[in-house]
Amino acid sequence: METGGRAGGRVTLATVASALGVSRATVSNAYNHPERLSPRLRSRVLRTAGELGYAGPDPLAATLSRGRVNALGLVYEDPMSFAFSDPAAVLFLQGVSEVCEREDLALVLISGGPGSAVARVALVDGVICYCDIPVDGKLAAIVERGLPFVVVDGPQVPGAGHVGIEDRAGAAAAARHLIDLGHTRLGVVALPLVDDEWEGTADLDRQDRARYRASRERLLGYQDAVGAAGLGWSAVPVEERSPYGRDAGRRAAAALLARRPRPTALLAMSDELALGAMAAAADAGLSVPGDVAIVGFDDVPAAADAHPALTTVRQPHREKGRRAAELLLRRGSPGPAGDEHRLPVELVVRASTGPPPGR
Amino acid sequence: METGGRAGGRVTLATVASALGVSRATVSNAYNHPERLSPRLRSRVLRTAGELGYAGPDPLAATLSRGRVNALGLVYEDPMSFAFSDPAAVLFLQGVSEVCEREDLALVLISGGPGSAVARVALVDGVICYCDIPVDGKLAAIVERGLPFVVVDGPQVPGAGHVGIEDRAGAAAAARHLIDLGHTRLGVVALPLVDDEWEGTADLDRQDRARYRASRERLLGYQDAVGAAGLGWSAVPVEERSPYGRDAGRRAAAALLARRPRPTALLAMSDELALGAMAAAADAGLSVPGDVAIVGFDDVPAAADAHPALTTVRQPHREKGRRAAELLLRRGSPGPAGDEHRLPVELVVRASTGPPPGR
DNA sequence: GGCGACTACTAAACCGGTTCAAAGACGGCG
DNA sequence: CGCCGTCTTTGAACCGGTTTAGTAGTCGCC
Repeated sequence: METGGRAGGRVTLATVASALGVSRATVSNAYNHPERLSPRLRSRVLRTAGELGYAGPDPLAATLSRGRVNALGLVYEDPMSFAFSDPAAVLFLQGVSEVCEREDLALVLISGGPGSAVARVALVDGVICYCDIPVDGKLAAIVERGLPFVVVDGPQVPGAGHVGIEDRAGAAAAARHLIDLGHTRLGVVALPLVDDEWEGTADLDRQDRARYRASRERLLGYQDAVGAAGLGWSAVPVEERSPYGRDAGRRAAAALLARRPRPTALLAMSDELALGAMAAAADAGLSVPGDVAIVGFDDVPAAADAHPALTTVRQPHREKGRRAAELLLRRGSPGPAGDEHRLPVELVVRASTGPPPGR
Repeated sequence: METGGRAGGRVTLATVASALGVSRATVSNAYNHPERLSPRLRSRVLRTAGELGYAGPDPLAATLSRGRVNALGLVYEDPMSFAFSDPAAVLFLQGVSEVCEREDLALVLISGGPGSAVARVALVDGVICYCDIPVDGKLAAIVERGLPFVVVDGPQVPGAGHVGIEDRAGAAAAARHLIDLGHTRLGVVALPLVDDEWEGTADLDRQDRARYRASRERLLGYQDAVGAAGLGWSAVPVEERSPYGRDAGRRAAAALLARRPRPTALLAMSDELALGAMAAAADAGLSVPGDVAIVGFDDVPAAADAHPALTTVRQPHREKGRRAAELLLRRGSPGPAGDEHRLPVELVVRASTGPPPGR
């Protein structure tokens, strides 16, 4: 299908140049450096180009010489449609896109993780990995390509920028809050610890093998608080479901709430999981926080709108997105200083937590 | 900052070739056409490449020769962060991204509309315009570039694909539903009609100038039903607020509900607007549907979760996204057949509508 | 009238690959 | 032994521009 070209081959800069009897450099200049051209010739060039149906320098070819694509990649591990249904990811995307707009950059969404076929060939100046990078084993395509990149929430990778939050401290604050309220029987609604789609109660061994950095750190945070309170960590059930959405939280919480003695408080590793847990409590005819207290992690908008409003650990999702994008843009300039950002979190106490029943 | 290159210039295919004393074609073949090479030489090439720190053919250069970028652009008119907070847009994005993943394509988000600087240079094989294209006046950069493109919900553009829904029929069904229930005093909570950020009651003249195709069609649909019922359209106030989010709905509805006599039913052009209108009703101490009936448009997930659940016009957002992407991929093959898709809508009656008070 | 400074434009190298026709090596076959 | 087909590998053109060094031509000035 004809998309602008002429029958006898495509109209290129050279076509225009020879039609006018000028050099290609001149035509190029007419578009990119008007001041290097007499106004008269420039307008002749532009007019002829118009008549020939020349749409201006091909951005791809221009990019090849200039070396800059003006696009920023965002790598996600799961299908992108998951990202769009995860409110935390959406907030993060908003932060990234704000910077892209300000800098006139396109935002290239790359799914399938840093080793995918798309990641191998995507035309970008740099990449934000909104996922874990497998530090062990085979390197990711992104790394191999030598593209500047920033890892968000994942592990620190040599040579890459990093943006994260105080996962461990935040999780500890959440657990401490429950413990301070008097809870002693806790349960954890966990994000996936390993990318094997496994479901069940994660024992200490599996907890130890946790691959996802955020999951691991939050688990450690809970553990810190439980340990500090003199409660035994091994008595705290950690329920893992896959994938990481609201339904997973519902199912994990259902399992926890079916235990006897029943936990009086649930620590959810994300708000989506927590909201699922609230649904599970309702399913079981339990009141929140009367029968069971629930605390989330993220503070997405839905947390404040929930009934009861969700106690959670607030993290600055949009800011994380902005920082990641800005960090990536600064890459290329010297000085590894400021290549790591660890953003603070804050416990937000709302209505979903209270003292345990009978206290 | 060094990102993979050597001090003495970047490592290219030519570097590897001369290091081995073979031609560049051979090195290229080692990556792209292994079968054209003796296994022995191929492994030599790959090994040397590894030693030299060559990351494989540069995708950008490869693209230039091959002519295909393997990326699909999505143009949005407002800031992308708006798109991410619009549930309908998010569903649409999910549909598009599903196809991208299946086809191993990157999804390039382009904000600022089809004439923006980013649209002018974005490296994509084709573009989906999730926004109106200004058919009059200056052509969009996308059109000028001769890229294949598909317009969604917008006007039909010669040479472009098109995906839309039965806006007019859907809107008419919504209005008819209210009229059948006995409502005679209606009000419209409108999406922006013109891109001038104007706010107020849109008179017939402004309604006539409505630039956004979906807004215009829905307005016509309402008008169809009102006219068919023998009610006067000019008596129906159309409140316009900007931008198009929940807060706009709340403010527009507040203005409508402050009128005397008060409308007994509100037609909202989107679910977000309708949800805002429900908030406005609550603000005014009115019950829904007891004092005022509300019907939306879109059927986003939040519509079913609302209290009361929202009566609305369902449209297949994800399917629209999938269709748009697939249509774009098919472009380039002959036959304009099937270049236009108009998807059906369906009135979904829930709890937010009922008979007018005192009837 | 000669010198230097500008201005306007061009030639050629370069960006980093892909591709295709053709050349060379090699083995099989009559 | 000579001819031919097959398998490897290569040279050169090509993708569509950008850029830098340099060349005419013009002007001002002493």
